[in-house]
Amino acid sequence: MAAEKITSRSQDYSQWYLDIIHRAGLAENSDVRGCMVIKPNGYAIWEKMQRALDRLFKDTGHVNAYFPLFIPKNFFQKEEQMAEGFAKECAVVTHYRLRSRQGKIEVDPEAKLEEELIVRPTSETIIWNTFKNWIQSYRDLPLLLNQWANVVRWEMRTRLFLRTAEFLWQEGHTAHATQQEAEDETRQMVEVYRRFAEEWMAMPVLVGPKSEGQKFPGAVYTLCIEALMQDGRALQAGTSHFLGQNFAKAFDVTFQNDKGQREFAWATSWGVSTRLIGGLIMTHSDDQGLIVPPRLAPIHVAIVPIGKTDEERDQTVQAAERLAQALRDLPRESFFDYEPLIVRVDKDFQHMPGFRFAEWELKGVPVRVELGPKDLAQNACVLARRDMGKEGKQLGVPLTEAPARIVTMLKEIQSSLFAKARAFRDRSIHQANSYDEFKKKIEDGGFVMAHWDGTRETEDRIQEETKATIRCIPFDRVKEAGQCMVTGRSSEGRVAFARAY
RNA sequence: CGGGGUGUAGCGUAGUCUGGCCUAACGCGCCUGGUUUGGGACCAGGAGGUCGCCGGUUCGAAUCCGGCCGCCCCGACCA
Repeated sequence: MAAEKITSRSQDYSQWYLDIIHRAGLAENSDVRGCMVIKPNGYAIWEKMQRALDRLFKDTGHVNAYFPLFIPKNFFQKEEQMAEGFAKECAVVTHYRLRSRQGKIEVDPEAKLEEELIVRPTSETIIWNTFKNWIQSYRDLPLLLNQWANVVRWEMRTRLFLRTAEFLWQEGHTAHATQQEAEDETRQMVEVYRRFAEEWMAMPVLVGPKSEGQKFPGAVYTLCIEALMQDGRALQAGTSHFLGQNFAKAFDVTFQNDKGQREFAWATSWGVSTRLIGGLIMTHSDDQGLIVPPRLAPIHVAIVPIGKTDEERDQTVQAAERLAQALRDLPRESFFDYEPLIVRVDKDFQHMPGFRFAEWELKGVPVRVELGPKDLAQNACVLARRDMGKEGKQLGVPLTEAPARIVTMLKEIQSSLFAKARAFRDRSIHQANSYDEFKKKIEDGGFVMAHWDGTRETEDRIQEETKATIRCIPFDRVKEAGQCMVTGRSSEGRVAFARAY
């Protein structure tokens, strides 16, 4: 059978991306324009991400809450930058009832809302409107909240996971008594995102502020983690905003300090979304299918028993079940978020072994165990690493040693995926010392570090002429005096440009 | 919303220009039976379609004409 092949990355990267999502059963486009259905295999990855992030949030003192999906229109008018920033992509609810006319359902014109409701594109307004009632004293601060939610941004063009009209995310919203504390929080949370990206997703990121032109509407400044995909395009993977007192002033959120004076509260917000799944795919996967780093893998190990006869099958299945149980019974450790290893025994004997191997590779399961009569005869099995080809198979691994070997292997895969992605990212960072050189290098993809005069005008011009944007002004950049590649004006260091998703 | 394309079985397509052996074909997938099984097996049989929708032309429409709708790509916008 000629199995449906995945388009190779070199042939058509964007088709490859869609093929992976389809064949690994992660998501599909729904009949609702711009909205995706996240299928079980995709949602399982999101659940793993949620669990890990939620722990990191709780460990830094945050608690979860939930705010309404709908936001009264007038809330948006209170914070100008935000209203302007999101105006063009809001879904608006205008009526609250349908009626049936000659067998056809229509919106009941009698049921028009007095004030339209906006489906949240982000929740700063509704949350700060609520904070007004929660904050009176400096003793009420800080308020460290997070919510897991869906939001809607009416995008014109969508791509599965990377940009959909509705997406799932978490949004942290905090209120503080001092500017310093809020800025520390902003910085702390971008660091949490960096850790998650690098230690769980095995996805290296640049960390630092966005330029004025790229910051969040309503923010004083925006910190971000910025990743690089295999095709050389950048992906904004998470943002943490210092909102100053903008929202406190818009919603009149004040408190009395310990000297009895009234002050406006200081705000932050920060979020990551299901877009991370797109980033995960485009960081690690190959032409054979999805590759998921072990710490986020919904299934860690797939065991494939092999046999021709019923007797052989019975025996290899039994051995597979025993190994699966041994793996599940291993002591839980922090590396796997104190959860048991998830192991599947593949009893699909309808298909040939090669087909079954390929299917597990397609789904990105990090470790596959092959267990046939020949292995069983010597009480052994074969271990295969998803991130390595057929050459990486380990033959004749004694069944008694297998669980320990597999745990070691999972840890190796995690660090090896990160090392590989970081090596790729590092060799994709180039420098440009003139605008001409920049234009050439930006064509090749990757980050191009260049001097920029710090103005919005120059940034806009570069974007217009090259489609590249400033992705990040990395915290760890070298301070060096230079001249803007476009205007020749002075610059205190290079910033990271790239074409982005 | 501008420019370009496209709509035929669950998916991917052929057929449309030049109307008629199209009573709609092919591949994948699906169902049944059998042979297979250490890197994507094979054989046989079978199920599945208002050819996007509405109207028109014609003896006859997937095919021609008109209108509508959906989707895709390119642009403006973007976690």
